[in-house]
Amino acid sequence: MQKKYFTEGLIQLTIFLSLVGVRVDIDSYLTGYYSPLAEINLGPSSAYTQTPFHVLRDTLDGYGVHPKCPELDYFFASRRLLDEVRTLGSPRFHTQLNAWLVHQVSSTGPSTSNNPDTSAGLESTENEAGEASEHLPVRGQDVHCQPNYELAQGPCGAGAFLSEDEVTIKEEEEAVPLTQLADSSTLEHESLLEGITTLSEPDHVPAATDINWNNLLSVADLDVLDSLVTDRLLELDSDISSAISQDVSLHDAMVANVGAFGPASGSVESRTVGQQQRTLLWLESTNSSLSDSLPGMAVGLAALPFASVCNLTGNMTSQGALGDCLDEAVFDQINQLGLEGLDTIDNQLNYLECLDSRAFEDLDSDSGLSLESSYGCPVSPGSSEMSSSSSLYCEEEGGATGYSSEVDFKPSKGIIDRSTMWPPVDLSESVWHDHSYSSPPLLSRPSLSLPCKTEEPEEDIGPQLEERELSRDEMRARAMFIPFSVLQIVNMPVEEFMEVLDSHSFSPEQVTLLRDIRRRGKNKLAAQNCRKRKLDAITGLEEEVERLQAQRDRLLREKRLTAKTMGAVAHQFKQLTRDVLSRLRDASGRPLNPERFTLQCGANGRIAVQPIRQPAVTTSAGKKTDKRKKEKKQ
DNA sequence: AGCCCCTGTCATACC
DNA sequence: TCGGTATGACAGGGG
Repeated sequence: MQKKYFTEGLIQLTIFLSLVGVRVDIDSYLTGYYSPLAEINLGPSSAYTQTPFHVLRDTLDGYGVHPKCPELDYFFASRRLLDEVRTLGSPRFHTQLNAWLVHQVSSTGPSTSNNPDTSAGLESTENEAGEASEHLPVRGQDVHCQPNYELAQGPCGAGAFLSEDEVTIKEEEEAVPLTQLADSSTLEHESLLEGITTLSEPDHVPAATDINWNNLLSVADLDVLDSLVTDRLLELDSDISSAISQDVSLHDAMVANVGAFGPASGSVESRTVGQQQRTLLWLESTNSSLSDSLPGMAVGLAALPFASVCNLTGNMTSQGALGDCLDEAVFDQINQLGLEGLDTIDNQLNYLECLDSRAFEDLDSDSGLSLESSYGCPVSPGSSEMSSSSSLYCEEEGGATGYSSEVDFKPSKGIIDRSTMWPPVDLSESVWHDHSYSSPPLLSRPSLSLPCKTEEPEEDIGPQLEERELSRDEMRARAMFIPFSVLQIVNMPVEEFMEVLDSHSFSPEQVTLLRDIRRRGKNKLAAQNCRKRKLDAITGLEEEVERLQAQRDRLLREKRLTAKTMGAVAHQFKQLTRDVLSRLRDASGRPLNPERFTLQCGANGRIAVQPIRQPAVTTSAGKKTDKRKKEKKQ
């Protein structure tokens, strides 16, 4: 009930904001509530690592992923099922508020109806923006009307940035045809402009003014906003109903309605979630650039675009393809603007650090070698030594412990200060060697960690990390003062491994241990892959057995049916033959005996009557005649 | 306690 | 020859 009232309030607020020129979209509050990020789960096993899933950062939907990756299949299957479930007509209350900012460019001058054919929507937009600008304290400047992050967190913020970029686009539209818009398609912009301008009226076209949305944002507290709304309502009091009736494009104009606007718009949760999702959006559209500037983050958040995509696809049912395309363009433009600046990057980095650690905890790997990168992450002290091919070489050996001829080291909790002995992993230098049947640990992390970020306090991370038991090889390596983690040792290329052996002047025991660790790690992965292949083979064989059994049953049924049909046909033929023969007469005028004659259909289509050959010709009389012939010869 | 499953490890063959 | 992979076998842990 509260949500219903809240939703209605949001709708009203949306209308008000739209009337003052603020593009507002409320959607998928519930969608955000049931965040797909929480529903995108991991695959059944995350054990098989070393896959370069960081390349996924450039593939929004994960296309091009290693075809053997079962986890991704599970991921996409889950996402597809999720979308299908959402399309079943469950009640959706679009309660998330995404603020769209309408911008007026002063340089273009008042956009009158001189050019109605090309810029009708633009005209309306400018009109509306001009109306909004009447209430702004500063004229002739760009006003960044970003109605604070309580209203526009994450994607909402993205929506605000979009409007900034839309300004640029509109400026371009003044000079160039619509078909020459920069990055986004013309359709997207036109649709966007149409959506923006549905509430505008040509009668209220003021002189064009630049609206500094940033300034507006700076003053975008509720008081100012309320004043704007009030003034605007006074102006358009009589037109509210019509405006509401025209406000059909709010929904379409939504950028990325990730659940950022919770019931407590100013609460920490909503802010956090919004920040996360803003990060998601940012990452989604700047995969390439981000990977250049922040490669580690790009690697660590290779799955974030999936989360965003999932959320977007979840909204596709209500928004259509336009919203998706719009999102694509919007994110690119947002990222090009770089409005967030270093603060955004810092926030994202901080978020990613927490995100990675949390995700790694959640993804408690069974196989150890693959997914343990967060537990202290012992790594080479010199990242340069590990170079670009080094991976997340942290290991957990949570499973069984086989015997070993070497000295076993019992895990000693908290004895070794990992922070000093094992520098943190540089994710930017991570390379996952692709062995078949690999899973994306990095890919999966955000999906799990995102919903957990606000659920558990961060102070729990430290003790968990410290209490984490080390694998035996890890303990051996540390006991031998080997400055590399097991995962590093295992995953580094052989050339690099040789260089490490040569350049560190290890003792023979250390070299032996290093080789053993590498061999065991490789073999561990191989065993995992082998077992998975075996299971897959068993599964495939079982499926084939079922298929063959079904085929056999079908063929047996067909055989029985065919035999039955053949019997019926033979009976009909026999009846027909009797009927025909009974109508025929021999040379003496007697009817033919159906038992002694039959009908033969020739190749030329002619039907002939042939006597039935008696097989038992060799009677006693015949034998007698043969004997007589022999006697005559003698 | 026994069973079953999972996992790590070793040995071995193969590439 | 060496490194890596594949796989059967064994052992241990855990449900």
